[in-house]
Amino acid sequence: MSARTANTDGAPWVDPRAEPAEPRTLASCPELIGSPYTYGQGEEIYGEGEESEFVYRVVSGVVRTAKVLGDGRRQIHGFHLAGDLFGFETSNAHRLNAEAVVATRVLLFRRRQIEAVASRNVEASRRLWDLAMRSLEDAEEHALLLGRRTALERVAAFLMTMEKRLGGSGSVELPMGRRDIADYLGLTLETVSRCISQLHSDRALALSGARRVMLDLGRVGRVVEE
Amino acid sequence: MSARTANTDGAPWVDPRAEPAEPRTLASCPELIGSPYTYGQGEEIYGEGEESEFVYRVVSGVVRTAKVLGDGRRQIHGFHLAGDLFGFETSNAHRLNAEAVVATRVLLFRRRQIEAVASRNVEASRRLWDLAMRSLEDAEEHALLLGRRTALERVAAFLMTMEKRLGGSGSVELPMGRRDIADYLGLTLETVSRCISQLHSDRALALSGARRVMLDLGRVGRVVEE
DNA sequence: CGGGTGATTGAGCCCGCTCAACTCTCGTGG
DNA sequence: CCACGAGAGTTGAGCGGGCTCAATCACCCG
Repeated sequence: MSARTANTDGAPWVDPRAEPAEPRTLASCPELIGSPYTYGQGEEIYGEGEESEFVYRVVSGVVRTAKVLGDGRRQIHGFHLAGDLFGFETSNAHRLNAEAVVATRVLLFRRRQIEAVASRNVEASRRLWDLAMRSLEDAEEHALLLGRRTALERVAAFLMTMEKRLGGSGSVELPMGRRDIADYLGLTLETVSRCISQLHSDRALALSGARRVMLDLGRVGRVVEE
Repeated sequence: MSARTANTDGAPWVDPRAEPAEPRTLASCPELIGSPYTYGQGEEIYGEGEESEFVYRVVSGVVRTAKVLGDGRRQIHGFHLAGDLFGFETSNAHRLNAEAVVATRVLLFRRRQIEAVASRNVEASRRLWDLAMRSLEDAEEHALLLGRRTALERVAAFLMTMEKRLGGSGSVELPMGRRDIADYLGLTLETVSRCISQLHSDRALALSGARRVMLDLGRVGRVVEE
């Protein structure tokens, strides 16, 4: 997962703890103006292998980035929320695909423009490095989860993370379905559902509908432990 | 895993396809001179949580970077071979530990020096970004493997990668033991052993000793497929 | 109300884990 | 030169966590 910067407006799935950023510019780089664009729920933003022309910032909504194998197995690498940037590449092609989890507004920045700025401006260049390193940290944490955690731990860790990014005081409205959660956690959707049910019957969380989750942070946290 | 640059000398585990780099300097940055240091087999280079003072380049040998959970479960994130850089952090503390898999010679570069160069030199800064992005790509590939691949596919993919990085014409001498392979692949060492045995009886590879592996690249590749 | 999608729950199976025995290699010393 | 032991690797038997397949349930929108 990757989330750190944030931008706010009235739309759903906006991080409530976000500080308002100046609209349409990238980070604090006034010479970079993004073009607004909107994707519908489930719509593809770019596909694996496609030419990488833009970098995106989420204004509102949620985007998932993923890889899929020939036989359909899918691994979601991250969910990008309001304020998050995604779509960076070193090569000319996207190595992941990106799709809108819900209706999502983004800003598009031309990749070449960003590169031009970075090749003149050390400050901007430094910020790009920081961004890549954060994503790397997230990816390593994700690998630990996928390689060495049980199903229950994965689900608990996921809920804790989403609560931190989207929720407040233990309550979250999950923007994505069980299938997406499963593909992020390296599980099946049935297993995700069972784990949530188990946390429920252990009184570690309460549900209203399938999406709205109220966590007992202490108990759920104790499942993850370390 | 992360490997891209390389340096050569007579020691074991040196990538045979490496082009010679000027000794003691980082990448092509003549103002950065590294201090040579040697670690014995199994020796810790730095621990998780320790202050991050240096960045390292492997001259010869192999280093593993890993995270371990409270109960001892360990996830290895990468093996660093001759020429590879490791030890970069954004914060002041290491988020992983690093240990020498075999006796390993490294060059140490002061982190603050690198940061100083990067804050003056856009070129160097750009190279740091590239490096981080490569690591990110590796980490994402790793996550796909951990989340969505079977044991046999993981082992096959691992052997293919190691052959590419260390071997030639299908033959590799694995520098790490089964336990390290298992902790990299999110498996147990018994499962790794069984998968290698299976590939052996499927005539996809030949062994001489446990470490020297001769791959039938076509057959092993067919196991990974995509 | 009925249809459709997404979530939950159940039953049974299988892949990979656990525990344990055995083998192989290699270094060391009698 | 062989005996021995230690560490690493292999193999076997049995278990169990998570998967598969399938039925049921909940919740929207008509």
